[in-house]
Amino acid sequence: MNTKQRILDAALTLFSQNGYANVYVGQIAEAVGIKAPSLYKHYKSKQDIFQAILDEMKSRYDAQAAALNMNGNNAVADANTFAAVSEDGLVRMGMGLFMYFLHDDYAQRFRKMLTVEQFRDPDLAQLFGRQYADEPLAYQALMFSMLEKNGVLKEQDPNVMAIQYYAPIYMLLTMCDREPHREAELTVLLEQHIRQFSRIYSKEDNV
Amino acid sequence: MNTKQRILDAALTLFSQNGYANVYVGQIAEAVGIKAPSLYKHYKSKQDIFQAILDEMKSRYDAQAAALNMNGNNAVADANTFAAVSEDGLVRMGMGLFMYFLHDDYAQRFRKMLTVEQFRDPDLAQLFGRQYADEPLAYQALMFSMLEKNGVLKEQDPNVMAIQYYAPIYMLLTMCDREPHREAELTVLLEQHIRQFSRIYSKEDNV
DNA sequence: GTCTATAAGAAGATAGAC
DNA sequence: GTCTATCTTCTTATAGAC
Repeated sequence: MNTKQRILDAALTLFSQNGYANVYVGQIAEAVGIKAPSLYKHYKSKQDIFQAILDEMKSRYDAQAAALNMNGNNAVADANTFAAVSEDGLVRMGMGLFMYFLHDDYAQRFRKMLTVEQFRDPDLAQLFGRQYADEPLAYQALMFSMLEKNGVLKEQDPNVMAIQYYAPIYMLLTMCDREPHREAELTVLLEQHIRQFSRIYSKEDNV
Repeated sequence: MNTKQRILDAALTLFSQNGYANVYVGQIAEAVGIKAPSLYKHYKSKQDIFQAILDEMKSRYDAQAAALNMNGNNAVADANTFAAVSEDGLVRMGMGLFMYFLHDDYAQRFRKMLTVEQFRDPDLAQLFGRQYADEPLAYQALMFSMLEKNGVLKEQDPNVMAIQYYAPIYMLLTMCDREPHREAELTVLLEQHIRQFSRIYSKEDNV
């Protein structure tokens, strides 16, 4: 990895833990193994580093979104997966995504950084809301509405189902971010949530 | 309100919006209507102001917890309320608490401040987790377990019901914190969530 | 308790040698 | 591209008059 990228990496780690204002350019430089003035050959200011992190995050997010929608729309495929295997399928899907977002270094650091910077700037607030609330909710709502049409799920408001499914997952994710030592305990609750959700909303009354 | 208290109030407002490190003592002083050096007659340092805010918050929280448990445990009363009036009771309870936490100035600013400072210090992380996750979840779980015994709700894991009920409420609260102009839209979703939750988990199948 | 003046130090950024 | 030396500005905090 080149120096320019290593600066971003070190800065993201520090920003996500301490917040932008608590991080000094000297710290970033030290983490990279150079002196502070050398940073300015790569970025023109500290703010420029922050912006570069946002830009990289946006491009990663766009790439991921594009990948998900390669075949028109991935929610269709997910819905089919779920329709085929029911409860266990939803558990695999939900826990897989949870573990990815929890343990992927980049995803976790970026989530934390945006969390601690979200109120400083309306643009950051909007970015945060889109990425961690609106888009996941829209995706889940689409998937659940298809599962209703397939006759798999009860006919309830898909937007409500989406938030009842996703909000607990996101809350458990943030709890793990705060207190990583509780991951095991919280993962159990995650699986119970997905299974109970599946049972409660399944059309066949296996309750 | 005396100066000492007004300093806390101004500092909380600024910290919640910009984060501790982005706020300068001169800003706090200006908001209070005095000069920076005068602050030091009331608090010995900037960090001391932050700590005083935490202390005040803890004492408010303890007072509130004590009030809730005056008659042994308030969850019992809430459970009886719900048992009596069912869906509409839960809606009133849930939306009332939501509106209080969303619009109460102190509650909102403290929630935001803790949100942006939570990763800087394990103590803050624990405080945040206890106040906005563990304790509300424990309370709801207790209430739902009683409603199961009363035969009002289906026999499902109360801890799972608690997170499925509370996590969406908390998520909608944070969405309103970020983008206040969406309050109307999100309040509608909140009510739909509570009603659907009530219908789904009620023992009488009015689904 | 509030002010002005100022100390003491930290932090972002630049200059210029190598 | 990295370094040392340095500039400038900002920020916390103190001293001491009123």
